[in-house]
Amino acid sequence: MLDIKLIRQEPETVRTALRHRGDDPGKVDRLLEMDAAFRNLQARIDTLRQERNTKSKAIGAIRTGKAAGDADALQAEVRTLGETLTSLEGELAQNQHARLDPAEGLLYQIPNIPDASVPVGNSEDDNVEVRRWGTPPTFTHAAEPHEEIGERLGLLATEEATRLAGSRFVLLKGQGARLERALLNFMLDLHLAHGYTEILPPTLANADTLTANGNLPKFHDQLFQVTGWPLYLIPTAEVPLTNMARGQIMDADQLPMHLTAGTSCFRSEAGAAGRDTKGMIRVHEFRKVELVKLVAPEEGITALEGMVADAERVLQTLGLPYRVVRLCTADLGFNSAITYDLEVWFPSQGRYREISSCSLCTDFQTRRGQTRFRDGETLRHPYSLNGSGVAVGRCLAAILENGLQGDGTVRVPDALVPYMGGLSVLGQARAV
RNA sequence: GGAGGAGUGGCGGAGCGGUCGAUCGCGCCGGUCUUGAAAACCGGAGAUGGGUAACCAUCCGUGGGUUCGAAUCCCACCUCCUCCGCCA
Repeated sequence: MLDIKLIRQEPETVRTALRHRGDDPGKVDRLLEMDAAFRNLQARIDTLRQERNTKSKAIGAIRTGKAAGDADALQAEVRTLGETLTSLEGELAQNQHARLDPAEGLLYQIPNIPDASVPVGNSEDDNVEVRRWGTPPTFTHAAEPHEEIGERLGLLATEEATRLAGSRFVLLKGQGARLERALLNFMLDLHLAHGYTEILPPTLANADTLTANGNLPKFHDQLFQVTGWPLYLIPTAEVPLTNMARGQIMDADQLPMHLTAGTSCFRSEAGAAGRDTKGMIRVHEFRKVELVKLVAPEEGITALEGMVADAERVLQTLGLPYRVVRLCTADLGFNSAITYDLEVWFPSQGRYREISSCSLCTDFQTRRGQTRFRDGETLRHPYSLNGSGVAVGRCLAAILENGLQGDGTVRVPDALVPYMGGLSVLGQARAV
């Protein structure tokens, strides 16, 4: 959430931000109107409460013989006061709900302000490519979709996955299962070397945690909920990682905090019917190595560049061609002020597909989660960042497609060979 | 699942209807002393909201209730701990 004080002081800044996102700038004015009403109401209530406190204390003094006066008369006055207060407090509660309820409050419906450096745009078509790394492979043979390679080499068993759980699930077996595990370990080890602390969090989270992260209530239909329990399967490890410091006041020397976790991620993919129905691109359960940072605000931009570089290092070390894209204002996530996407090359599709998204969320999430740190005499909200480093399933798919060789086998990237027990080729060569 | 116990400021721990935002100890910050540090002594310091400010209001796990007045009484819920049972 944004700082209400910022909205009061610079409403035009916020209106502009909403316009650039294709959102309704009128939200600002509706919120300010409610805010003015709130402050008026709060002042009246405070005055009445002060009167009640004073008189109640006077009654106490009289009853204990420390002062003289008519306690009964005062008591009657305070009782009337109390009735007025109850009614005003009801009004205040309504106002608070309208502004600050996590589900419906207007303040929670205003997204983060895009950084000045973010390109203004109307759709994802206005995203800006920043750089490319590597060259898409030129095959003398035909490119093949990863799910076909996987099935053919016995790495992937879609039919079994469907029997067990349904569509949009993946079952890896043999070398395929080992490759997934190798990738997960490889990525985590790399990020440990980058200075991150490894976390293995619960993959279920409660409603408070998901609300603090903005997944609830808005994106309720994107989540899997556990029947009979107030718990949800996490859609990303960002959820537990960013919530670890929720409600805490940290010492300045606890920053920067760099965390990484490799977990399963669960997504209902509601509304994605018909898109990426085959293979491992869009599934209900997948593994992802997540990167999260909490840093002093001054370090925000540097921390983001560093995080993008850490994610890029994964793809570079695996030799996968990719490009870095800067999201425009229209494509930016609700929490984010700046986002870089990493997109890896898929030969069978002849295009780059998202494999990582790294965002600087400024103090937008930490304010909502009341995460703070001591900076000398004052308390401040650190900046939070999150990024994938990277999505494991999509990475495995990219390795299959980019590493496909003329004989039908797949070359294992050198960096993974030690993790594969020395195996450097997946599958048996086709008879020629 | 059964039976008990407990939730108070960064931590420990008092208070159990009337200036209690809360005694005290540790830790923290400033000062005195010291070449410097430690010790000792003196002083300071919670969070949120409103207000230019003085100041005011709210917060003692959460939510209700009783009362002129609640950290203190009542109800519900949540969390943690101990013992028993079960268990990867």
